[in-house]
Parts: sequence; C-alpha cells; structure tokens
Amino acid sequence: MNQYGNGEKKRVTIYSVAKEAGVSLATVSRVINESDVVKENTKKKVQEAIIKLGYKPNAVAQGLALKKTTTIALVVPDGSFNYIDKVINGLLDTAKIYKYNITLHTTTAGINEMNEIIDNVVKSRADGLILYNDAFSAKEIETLNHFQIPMVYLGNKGTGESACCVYIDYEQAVYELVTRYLNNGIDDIVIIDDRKNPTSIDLLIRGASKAFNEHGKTFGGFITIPEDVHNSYEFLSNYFAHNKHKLVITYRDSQAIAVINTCTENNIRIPDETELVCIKDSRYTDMFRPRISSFIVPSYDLGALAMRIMTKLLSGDIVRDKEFKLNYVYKAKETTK
Amino acid sequence: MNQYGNGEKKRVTIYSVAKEAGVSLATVSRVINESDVVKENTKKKVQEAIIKLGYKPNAVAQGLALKKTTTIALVVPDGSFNYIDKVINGLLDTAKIYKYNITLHTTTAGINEMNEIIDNVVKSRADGLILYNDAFSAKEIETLNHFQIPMVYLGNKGTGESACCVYIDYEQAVYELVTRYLNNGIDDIVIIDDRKNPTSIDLLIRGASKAFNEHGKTFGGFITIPEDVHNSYEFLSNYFAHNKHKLVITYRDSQAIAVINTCTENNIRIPDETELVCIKDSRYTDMFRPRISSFIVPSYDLGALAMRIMTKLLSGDIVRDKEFKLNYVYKAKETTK
DNA sequence: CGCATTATTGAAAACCCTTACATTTTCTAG
DNA sequence: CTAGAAAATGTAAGGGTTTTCAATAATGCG
Repeated sequence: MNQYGNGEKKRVTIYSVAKEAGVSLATVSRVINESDVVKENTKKKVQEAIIKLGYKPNAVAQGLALKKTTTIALVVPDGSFNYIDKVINGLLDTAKIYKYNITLHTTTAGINEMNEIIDNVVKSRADGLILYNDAFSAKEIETLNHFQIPMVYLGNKGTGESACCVYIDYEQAVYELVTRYLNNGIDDIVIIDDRKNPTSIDLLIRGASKAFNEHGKTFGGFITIPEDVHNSYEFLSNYFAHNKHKLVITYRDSQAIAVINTCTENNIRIPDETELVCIKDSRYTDMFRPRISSFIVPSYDLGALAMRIMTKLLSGDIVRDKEFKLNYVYKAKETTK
Repeated sequence: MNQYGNGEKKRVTIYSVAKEAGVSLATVSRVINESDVVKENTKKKVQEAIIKLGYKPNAVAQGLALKKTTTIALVVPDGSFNYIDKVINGLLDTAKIYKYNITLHTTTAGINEMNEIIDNVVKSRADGLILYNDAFSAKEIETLNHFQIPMVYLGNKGTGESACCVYIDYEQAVYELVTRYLNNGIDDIVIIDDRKNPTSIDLLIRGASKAFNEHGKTFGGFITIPEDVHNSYEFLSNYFAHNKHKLVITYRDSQAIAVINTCTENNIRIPDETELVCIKDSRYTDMFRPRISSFIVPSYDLGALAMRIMTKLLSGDIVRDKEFKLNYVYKAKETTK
C-alpha cells in the first residue's frame, strides 16, 4: 500500500538498473553519485537504464548507508507563520539548492514541547536543527543546551554556548531608537510586552535600559499584558483610557495595530500625542493607516543564511564566526513625527 | 560528524540493547513495537536496557525495513504562510498525534516546480502528499494527476480524479453573498483578481456568475490586476480614482486592505458608498478599521482533517467520501451595511 | 512423569544503498 | 608483444531495523 506500490509493478532498485545495464550495482551507485571514475561508455549505459526504468534512488536506504539524512528540522513557535513567511522562503530556497529537506515542528508558548521535538529529531536522524527562537521559554533553551546536534539559532542571538546564530540586533535597534528620543528630551517611553515573545521582548527592554542608563535614568516603562488576560486588546484599551505616553514601542505588528486602535478609541492622536514604533516590520505595517514606523530587515536573507551556515556545519567546514548579525534599517513612517 | 556522532561514544543500536538485556534483537524489536507476545519479565529487562543506554530506534532503518517513512510532504504556495497559519497548526498537531513527520515544500506562482517537488517526494519516500491548492497553475495540477501517491488537497476542491480534498466551498459562499445583494437590487459587484490565487479566484467568479445567471444577468465584474503590474496598490488606486462600485469582493485580506486604502484616498466612503467583503478571514480583518466583513472558517480543523484523512488513506482504510466540505459563517462587520 | 500444545524467543533474510578492497581490464612504454 | 601501472569494475560487508519461520521453553492434562 505504501511507497506508491501499485501492487503488481516490481519496485525498481539499484539492482534492477544494474541488471538492465549489465553492470554491477556498485557502478550504478557511482553513476548516481557522479563519481568520475566510471568510463564514459558505461556511464551512458547506466543512465539509459535509469531513464528506461524510471529509477529514483531511495533516500531512506541512502540515509542508512551514509548515516545522514540530508534533512534538517526547523522549529518555529506556533503562530509565528504570519511574520516568518519570508524567513522560511529564504530557508527553503537555500535548502533546495543544497538538496536538503526540511521537516517542520512547532512549539506552543507555555508548553515545553522541546523534549518531544528533540526525541523526534533524534529518532528521525535529522542532520541538524534550525530554531526560530523568539518565543522559547528558558526551560526550552535549557533543554536545547543539553542536546548535541548541529544547531543554528535564527532570529535572536543564541543562548547556547556552541550553537551558531543568525540574527537581527534588535537590542541595538531599540537602544539607538530610545537614545534618539532621550536626546530630544523625551523619556516617557513604554514597551508593550504581551509575554508571547519573551526572548525578544527581554532584548528590547535591555536595549532601552541601556539607553536610559547612559542618560543617568532608569527604564521601567514596560506594559506587561498578564498571561491570563485573554483579550489583550481590551487590556490595552483600558490602559490607554487612563494613560498616555510619548513613545510606544511594540514588537509585533499586531500589537502595534492594537495600540493604534485603542489610542484612536481614546482620542489619543498618533503621532502628535503619542508616537509608535513597531520593531518587526511586516507587510501589514505598510498597509495599515497610518503606516507604522518600523525596522526593515532582510528576512529572506536571514533564513537563507541560517540554512547556508547549517550546510557548512554539516560539511565539516570550520565555522569560525558563530554569530551572524544582519543589518536593520529604521524606517520612519506615519506613526512617528 | 553526522548523526550526532561525538566520535568516541559508540552508536547505540538495537544490538547494544539486545546484548545489554541478554536477549536477541528480535525481542528488542518486539518490545519497541509493543508486540504483546513478549513475556512480562523479559519486556522489563529490555525496557531497562533501553533506558540505561538511552536507546532511540533509528527511524531511517525502520523506514527501510517497513517500506514506509511516516513522513508526509506538505506543499504550500510561496507567500501563503500569512494566511495558512492555523491550517498548518491543525495539520502539525494532528500529525504529531499520529506520529507523522511533515516535510515542507513551497511552490512559487508562475514557476512550475511541481516536477522537482515530486522528484524529491519520490526519492525521500514520503508516504503521502498534502497540497494547499489555492495557487497552483493548471500545469502543476496536471503534473500531479499523473503522480501515484496518497494525496489530499487542502483548501479547494481537488481537481484530480482520485485524490481526496478538504475544503471550504467559497464558490457557494460567494453565490449566497451575491444572491443576497442581487435580491436587494444591487448588481454593481466586482471581484478583485490579482492572479496570485487563480484557483480560488476562479471559484469566486463561478459563484458570482451562477448568482447572476439565476437573475437572468451576466457577471463580468472582475478587475484583473495584470501579472506584470508590480504594484497592485497603485493599480487599484488608479482604478478607484475613476470607478466606483456598490460591492467589492476580494479573496485575501491584503487585497481588501488595499481596496479600503485606495477608496479612502479617493474619498469613497465604506460602507456607505462601496461595500466590501473579504472572503478569507484573517486576524487582520478584525484588526483593521473599519473591521472587514468576511467569512469565518475553521482553519485549524481544515488542516487537522486533511491530516486525519491522510492517516486513513495510509492505514489502508477505505475512504468512502472523497470530498470533505467544511462550513463557513458569513460575518458582517463594518465594511458592509 | 511424559506428551501435546501453546507461549516465547532466536536466527536469518530482507529492505536498498555506499564504499573499502579485490579483481579485472585497459593503457603505456620498453 | 609484454610487464607493469593505471583505470575501471565487481564483491561483499556494513548500515539498523522488521518479520517469517524454526527452535525452545512453559504449561496443561492424563
């Protein structure tokens, strides 16, 4: 029933091809793997047999023989596909070039599924692991640190000692942003923290804190939306009914939009009274009105590079640099003055 | 270097476990696979050995022996992750329950990559194929029809003869919607067609046409954004500078937002002058202001059911129904009167 | 206690490749 | 034409499972 077995047709293996071409299976293998020791003439015979029989090498058997699967596991937080689109495209395109397959795994915030995923990865003998780590819990990161496998963190700086990472330095981005405002005498700055992307939010707070410290001040302006609040929208609406700030910083576009909507409801004019910056750019930050100021980043490259590094790791190349920082560009749009 | 080989540590296989437990590898295999013929006592010995050695069965070897990989390939159109989020979650969650792995493949609109993907699927011996088919070209569908493998179409009605499909009947949705307006004497209705999701758009047009026909009219109101137009936003802006309609229907949220923005620019009031319905609901249809009227669908279930059917297909169960239609609910929000 | 069953275990083939090493063929030069 | 070297090919051992069939151990019964 499986392996597309239509019952009658005999499975076509390397043996069939060998027989058809009148050579040994070793020769066929060599032709498949583009070894250059095969005589031109026999190579042609074999190739003809391959075409005639429609032979496709069995990657499973190859995996067993070679002890590698040319498959790498990708772990992303549940619900991240909205903003991870281009990253995945870059990753998949690159994987295709290097003939790697990608298996997909998601983690749900709050539930420590990492053990389960690792178990799966071990059993399926994936060659490596790429993790989009903007929402893993400390416990999950801890779990990962005990796991020996070529690993690339994607999105944020890896917390593991040995793993590589490809990331955008959002901490620095926020630092620069906040510094700019502080220099202009504005220090009524808040960061919205909905606890869905703790890893990232913590970075933002660090960046802001650093800027404040350098100005001899202390940053305490984060609005944490409690985890037990179902409707963060209502929470924010209520918040902005009683509070007003000069600059609001959000991580994701959805939060930025919520801020705009709730401010509008409460007659807070953006950007006149309150300015707003969304850290992560998305197609929606441009579609929404007012257009949301944000940091433009090379998402596609982020994914592509992560995969690229993974191939290096797997080919045994020495990867000297462990951290790859990609550039962002701040783009002021209509939510900032 | 691969298979997490730290060089020194010996790979732990079913042999190691057998030796450790003082039984044959056949017995270990039986314990792993929860065969009930093993004596309670020996089972315990084996399980202890497994834990002691930290043994994890090699899925690759299992795949070879069993001629199945418990992996299914998922093909989605490039750039669809925005709106496919929940579908994938449903799919992955269900896959997890049935212990299937998912490999991810994307197709770029306009490029026929299906052959490449099929080649890959054959080589990697995936057990089945799930396709999110709202943007495949006719050529790609054609290619798929020649391919013998358990297959489930997801999103739209499958065009293949044999394959199963799980879908939302958007044709019917549009039919009902348009009929309602026609009944109210409104027939100035257009569908925005940006040619990125031809499969789906064609369905919408069919639904509208049917409604028009029943009213003795002919539907011709689709605005096709030419493929060579880079900025569909500009195109629409230009369009609405000179045209106005009673009802605009779009497929995706991004198109709906573009319509709202361009109408606003051209001082066309929504919903007073122009009403707008977005077929596919998304988190953004609720976040945007005005909130965009749309059809609510059980996206998660869509993915979950597709995977569920796949498992049935693979376990050899007879799947009597080939088409699974899930319900939609029209939700009028602020872009309709 | 001995035999016929039945429950449990083991041996070995199969799954389909790769590759080290052995063997054969081809080529080169004397 | 032949020895020796180089190139091409073949043989067979692995890679880690599952599973059939044979062998052994346990059980029940007279």
